[in-house]
Amino acid sequence: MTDKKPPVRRSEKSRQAILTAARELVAEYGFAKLTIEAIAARAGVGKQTIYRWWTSKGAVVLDSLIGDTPNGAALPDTGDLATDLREVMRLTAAEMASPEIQASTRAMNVAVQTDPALAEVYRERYLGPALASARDRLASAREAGQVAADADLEVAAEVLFGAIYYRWSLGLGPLDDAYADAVVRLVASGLR
Amino acid sequence: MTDKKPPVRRSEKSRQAILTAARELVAEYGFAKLTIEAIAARAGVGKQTIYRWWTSKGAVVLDSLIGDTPNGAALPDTGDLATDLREVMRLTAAEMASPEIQASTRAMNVAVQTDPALAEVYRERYLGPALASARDRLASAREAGQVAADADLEVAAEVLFGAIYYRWSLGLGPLDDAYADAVVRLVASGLR
DNA sequence: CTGTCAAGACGATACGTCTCGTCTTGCGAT
DNA sequence: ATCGCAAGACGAGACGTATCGTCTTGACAG
Repeated sequence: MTDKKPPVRRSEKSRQAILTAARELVAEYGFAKLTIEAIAARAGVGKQTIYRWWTSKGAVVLDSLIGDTPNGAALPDTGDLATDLREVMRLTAAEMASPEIQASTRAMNVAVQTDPALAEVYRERYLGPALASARDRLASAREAGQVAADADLEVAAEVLFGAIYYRWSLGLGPLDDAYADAVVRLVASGLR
Repeated sequence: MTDKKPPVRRSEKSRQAILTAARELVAEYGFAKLTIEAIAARAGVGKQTIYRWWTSKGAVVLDSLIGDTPNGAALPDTGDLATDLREVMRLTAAEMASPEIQASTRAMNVAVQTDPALAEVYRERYLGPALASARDRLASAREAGQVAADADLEVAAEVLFGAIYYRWSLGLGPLDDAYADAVVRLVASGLR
């Protein structure tokens, strides 16, 4: 979302102030009530400075929240697939359930739902790495013989996170360890 | 969303006109660009008549789209679980992928993401029945011995639809038969 | 001297409330 | 049974507010 073009004379201070203001305001008021004018005011920045470098409220918000999140990390590899998956799934579930980051995550989600271009960025910089590292762990498990040779690891990774996302997004039930474990049990067993 | 209280004197004609206009406008312009004023204008109705009976744009849209959809239907029961699941999942995937109803479904989804009260309605009138009928089919499969006795059917149903929802919502890949089949393969195998 | 900056004026929408005068409807009196 | 009337729902749209995205200004930095 930041311009790819040479932002030669761009003020880094303003950029940071804008992203920080956006992050704070989203946490305080949520995405719907957030306005560009409020971001500009809190950042001590002219509106034009925002419009010059971003295309929309969603772009600013996504930019401000992405990179925030420790997501590219590889999954642990203790040798037992189910254990490692349980670990990540429990963590992910807890993170999504956490009230502190609920507002931010919801904001990012709405932004992504509304603008395909943002969805693209979100997928590449956020979701992609997470899915890839899960896929890698599954591949290593397959080499260890814990997963059937013909299993579709891509789909398996999606199914795992999809389950959490589904429940979280639509408020279908609690995102606790029990749920994470149940999903892992089902998928891990399906992969054998 | 419609008042539970005695809508004794409520004009059914206006109600229908509003819901129809909302449905059309969502399909034409999408949720974001939809305005209450446009709905009122197309429906030939005063704005107040909308505000009298609905609380928000989202409420009108959800009301206009819910009930539209043939969702409570029980799953087929041919005796083979995987076959039946494949059937529903393929159908669901195709439906979500269909351009004609994309706009509507996206609109409903955004509305639900934005307002917890709408999410409640959506879950009860739309999602609940779908999940329930999947769960029922799984229960019948369990009785037939095709599913492990200790399997969590609730979670399994969520995982199935969650996978489609995840891919659809975030645009992770094509929603084709191959994907539906892969998910079913994984879950059905996990349930044994 | 060219481009970014903060500040904010500007026209364009859309919001949600309100007021107006008209219609519709339920119900009690006839 | 029919009628008359009050309550209130209706279509229309004016109103003030909020936010949008653009545009203008003058300062100043490279």
